[in-house]
Amino acid sequence: MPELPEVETVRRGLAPVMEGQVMAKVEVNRPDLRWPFPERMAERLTGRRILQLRRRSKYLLGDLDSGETLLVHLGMSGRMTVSGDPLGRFVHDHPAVQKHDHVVFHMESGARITFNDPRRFGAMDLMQTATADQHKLLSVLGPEPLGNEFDEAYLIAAFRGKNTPVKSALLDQGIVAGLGNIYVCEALFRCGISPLRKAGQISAARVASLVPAIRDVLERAIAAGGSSLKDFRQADGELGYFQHSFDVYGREGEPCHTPGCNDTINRKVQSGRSTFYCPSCQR
DNA sequence: AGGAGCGCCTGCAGGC
DNA sequence: TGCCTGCAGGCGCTCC
Repeated sequence: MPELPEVETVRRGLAPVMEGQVMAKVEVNRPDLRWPFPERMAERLTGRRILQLRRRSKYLLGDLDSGETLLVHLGMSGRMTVSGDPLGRFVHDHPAVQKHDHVVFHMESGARITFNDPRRFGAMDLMQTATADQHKLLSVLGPEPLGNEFDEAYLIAAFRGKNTPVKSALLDQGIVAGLGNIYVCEALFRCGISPLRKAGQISAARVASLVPAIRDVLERAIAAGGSSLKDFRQADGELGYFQHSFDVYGREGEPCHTPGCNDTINRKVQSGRSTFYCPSCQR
């Protein structure tokens, strides 16, 4: 699924056709995704103007002129793609409804945004904008990795005494919000830190090195339009291309990219998820 | 208290 | 061709 860079890529693609625009009609084609949709979702969205499209962690948040905020999560396989001309000049290029097109937003401009999610691990909800931070999915989140609150001192303190592997600690959305399996693996490789090492046992200097490494890998991934494995598409349907820049993710058995290293990338399962790393470079 | 494991779903690739 | 198994970018819940 989309991790932070993929969600940010989608947000940037949707913003030009959604921000400031009115939803003329919203089709809701099933009662639920991971959870039931909020009560009367289509009615509460219809006719509303989207004032702003924000991102918090892996959640998209659309603030409406009704004082409510629409929360969208893409789960593992969710996509939001735009069809139709944003200026409403050509509205005949909308594809037919496809399997797993669960929600379709018809904008007044003629643009159409389709939410498609085969695995249905995604979610949507509506909440009061004023208290959005207190939503149960958002209130548990740690700082944004690209924000000022996330710095060396913060991460050192967060890891202190932690008996869990650093891989799990970085996947913990309460420590830092928005990282997933791919970018955790990549950030640990860049810092030469073994994913198996206990978070609390890593020197402060090495923990500190994770902060710029995480920022750098996320920023580069956003600049590349995210990573496309099987499912991910940008809002315009294009593939992201950061997957070509992976050092470790999905590279089991392939040579390590570190100059002079003759080892190959290993895969290990940690709490049920694949971890990719170089046993020589990551200690 | 905090961490590991399971389940939610569908689709795809690979082995036979 | 088809069946079976394993695997997938997330995350909340239960159990220990």
